[in-house]
Amino acid sequence: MGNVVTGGGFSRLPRSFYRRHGLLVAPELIGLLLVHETGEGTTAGLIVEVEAYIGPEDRACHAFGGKVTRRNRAMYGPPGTAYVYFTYGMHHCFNVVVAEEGVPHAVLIRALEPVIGLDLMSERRGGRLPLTTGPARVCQAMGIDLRHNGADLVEGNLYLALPPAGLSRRFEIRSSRRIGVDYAMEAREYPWRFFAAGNRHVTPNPDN
DNA sequence: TGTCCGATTGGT
DNA sequence: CCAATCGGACAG
Repeated sequence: MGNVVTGGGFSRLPRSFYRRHGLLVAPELIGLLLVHETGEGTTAGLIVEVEAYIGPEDRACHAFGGKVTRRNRAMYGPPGTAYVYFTYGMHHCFNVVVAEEGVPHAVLIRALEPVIGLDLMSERRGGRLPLTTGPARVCQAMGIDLRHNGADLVEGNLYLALPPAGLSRRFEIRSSRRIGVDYAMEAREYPWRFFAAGNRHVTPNPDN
């Protein structure tokens, strides 16, 4: 996996980890720690559910057809940056941009197992449950919004890290069709959702 | 500028 | 099952 940069509290993943095909990176995100250090405090959770969105050929991907718009521009940025978008007039979704710069692969973070800063997460969620199941809930609990669009995960306050020994666990990884992309014709069948089998924070789904 | 719609969520 | 709620995408 290459060198891991230390600093901050956790072992941050290096850019080389992200500079690979999205379908290779996506399942490897399961079990890693998503960390956000802010003035309000630090929140972190183990990633337990993701979806890969793979470039111009993927009809469910915002970069389908190779189009570049103001919303999706960050998808074409360097590996190890954030693609955050606003949807349904009220929700944010957070993706990790991967692959070579200019190649729009992104991995949507759909669910976390919260491990640090649960009180802060709950406060940000207005006390509602579930806390971190679903991409918009992850963003709300972690304090992620449009200001993080394009943010560098290798340098900034928002990053992915190897979980420290006490939090590290082994997950059985399964895959299924992606959620919410029924409009995407043939792409709706692609098994590009990856999740930790049996984990209670994963989105309940018939394919589980 | 006008219209349509969403990689969702929460309440009925 | 459906309303919320509005920026983005695209046609004109």
